[in-house]
Amino acid sequence: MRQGKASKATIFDVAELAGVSIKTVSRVVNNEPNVRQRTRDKVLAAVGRLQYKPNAAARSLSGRRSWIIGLVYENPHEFSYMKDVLDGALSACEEREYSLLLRPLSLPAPEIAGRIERFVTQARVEGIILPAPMGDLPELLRLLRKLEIPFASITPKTLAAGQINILCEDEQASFSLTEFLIERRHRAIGFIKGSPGHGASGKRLAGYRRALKKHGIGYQAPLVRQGDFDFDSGKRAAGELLDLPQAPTAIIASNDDMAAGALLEARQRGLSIPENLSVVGFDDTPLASRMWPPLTTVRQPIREMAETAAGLLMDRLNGKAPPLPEQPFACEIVIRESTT
Amino acid sequence: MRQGKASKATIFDVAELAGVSIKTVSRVVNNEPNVRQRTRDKVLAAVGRLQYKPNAAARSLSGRRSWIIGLVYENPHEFSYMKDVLDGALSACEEREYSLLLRPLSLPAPEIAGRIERFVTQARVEGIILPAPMGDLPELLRLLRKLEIPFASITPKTLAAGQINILCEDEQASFSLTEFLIERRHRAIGFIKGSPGHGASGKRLAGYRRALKKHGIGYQAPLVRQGDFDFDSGKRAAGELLDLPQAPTAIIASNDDMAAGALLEARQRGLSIPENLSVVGFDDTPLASRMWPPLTTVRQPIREMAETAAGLLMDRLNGKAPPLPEQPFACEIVIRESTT
DNA sequence: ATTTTGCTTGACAGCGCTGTCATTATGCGG
DNA sequence: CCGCATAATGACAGCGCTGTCAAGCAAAAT
Repeated sequence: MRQGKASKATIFDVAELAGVSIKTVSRVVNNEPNVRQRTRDKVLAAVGRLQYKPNAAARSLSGRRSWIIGLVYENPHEFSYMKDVLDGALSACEEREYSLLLRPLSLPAPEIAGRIERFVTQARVEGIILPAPMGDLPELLRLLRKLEIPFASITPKTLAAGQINILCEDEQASFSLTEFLIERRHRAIGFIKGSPGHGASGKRLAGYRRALKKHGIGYQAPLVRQGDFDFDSGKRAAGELLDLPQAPTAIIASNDDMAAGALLEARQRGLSIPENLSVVGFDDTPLASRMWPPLTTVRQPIREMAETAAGLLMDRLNGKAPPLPEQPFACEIVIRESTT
Repeated sequence: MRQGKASKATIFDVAELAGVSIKTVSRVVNNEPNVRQRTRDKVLAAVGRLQYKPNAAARSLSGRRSWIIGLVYENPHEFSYMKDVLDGALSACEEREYSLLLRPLSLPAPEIAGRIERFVTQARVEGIILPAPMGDLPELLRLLRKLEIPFASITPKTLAAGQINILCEDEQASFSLTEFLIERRHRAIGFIKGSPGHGASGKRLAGYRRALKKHGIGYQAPLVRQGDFDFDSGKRAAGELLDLPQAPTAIIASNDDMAAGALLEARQRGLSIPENLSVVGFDDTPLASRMWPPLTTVRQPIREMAETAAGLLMDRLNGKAPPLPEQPFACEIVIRESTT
């Protein structure tokens, strides 16, 4: 079955109508320099009249460019982080007339190299966006370098020079959040870590430790538990924390989903929030504002970060050598009712 | 900047190595008939040795096929429904080696026709998936028919014959859910409707009414309130319901997000759930299992539905005249703790 | 007036693949 | 063993665009 009847006009039709060569039409359509304004206008008029749309396949084939970038992500249960990434990337692509192809993965992905190689070569993807935690998979990075596919990482743990890395003030935000709790007279503050492979995990823990230190509160290992960014892991970790002889009066979960788990666990033990226990999260997902009590959390400008990452990547693909960032993106503490 | 060095082999290289013509290679790669097994093996061996991957652009240009389908969706705040749609569509595409292009929209979208036309013609999209409520925008459907772009709708309100429509037992599920509440001795049951434009809204209301009728409970208009599938609208509607002289003892919200809103409103009035008020939702989003109390809700196999929709669409594009569905997909009531 | 320079424009050859059609094997019945 | 139907293969012309390079042309320089 053929494509619809949309847009049958080719570059030849436009050239003929405008009375120029196809190459000139090509120049105008691609905004190349060295075309006289009058000529440009004529061509544009013809383009408009014929509703001409360049054929993407022909353009790719001839120009050896696909105008496609890929988004490789871990497919999470709670998708709100990825929704923001998606929105940002899509918006950057739209602006630059690129297409975005998605490639979800479930970690650990055994055949990751093969799958991504197939993805990249099949579609002739020009560059790739790597939201956390994809930017920290050595195997993946090695492959992309081998294939000479440029990529942009969002909040990776390890930064290699010359690469596009988009960061945010994770450590600082965690520091402030912890300090916020300390100011509310909490002294025993539990902390639920995120997945080890994830860039944010380490930074959030570091901010917590720095705040404790600044306020002369000793770091106690038992108050720090491992989670994996998942609801269930948050619930379990909170259980461990609340089982402690001297249980914490506040819990910092490294994301909202785990905070929700912690909340549930606390509630099942008859604790009321925030009277008996304060709980905070990270990310300000829709969940945070919809649960009870609404969650104090940290909002990151994920959408903007993704948009920037995608934009820089495409600029680089177009030889624009964009000024590499600069300042990390700022986060914002959102105070709600899960904290005293 | 050029693409990476991935896959430089062309069909000519394969043909030469295998000692056949490029056309034969093409036949093998595309699984066409009339190739002797021995020849096929030779070619396949060459393909493997050279790591040959057909160039998608060349294939599209020559074959006048793009192997791309589009997913046009309303970009919601709460993305879990769309995540399932996305997962399903992506999986169907992967299986058939199609690419999926996304086109989020914010309704009401004034220039919808123009935007979609650009989307379709630019990328030469062959077909489109229309998750609710996109399948009920007359302007959109008209455009797609004009452009002769086949499409598949997921739970549209209006079904035109010969089209691909994927449905689920919405009405029946709502009926059962209502009946479930009635069996628990609820008699005054509030209902929060979804957006009028959305196919599920009407069906869910209809199931509610049918259950009331079956059990001899009179329908009371004031117990039915308008919402728009959003948290805030659910909260507001619940407020109206609870203000009623004879307030309901149970509330059915047409989705989980509104149910969460209703829960919050009830809680702010000092009601405890489920003792004073039972609340149920639809969709079984992650939110439902993460809030407190966990929400009784209805699970739809959205992922499977989307996968089926995409699969049927691609089959049709390939002239396979798929057997049009048949049975609507079954839903399942998930009983949790928000109901007595 | 002539040359130089740089801006405009066009001719043309592919990009890598599939569709069409011609040509060459192969198998089968008589 | 021949003739014919049918299967298997190949030659070749595009698909619609961009890259390259040469040609045309106007303004600036001599």
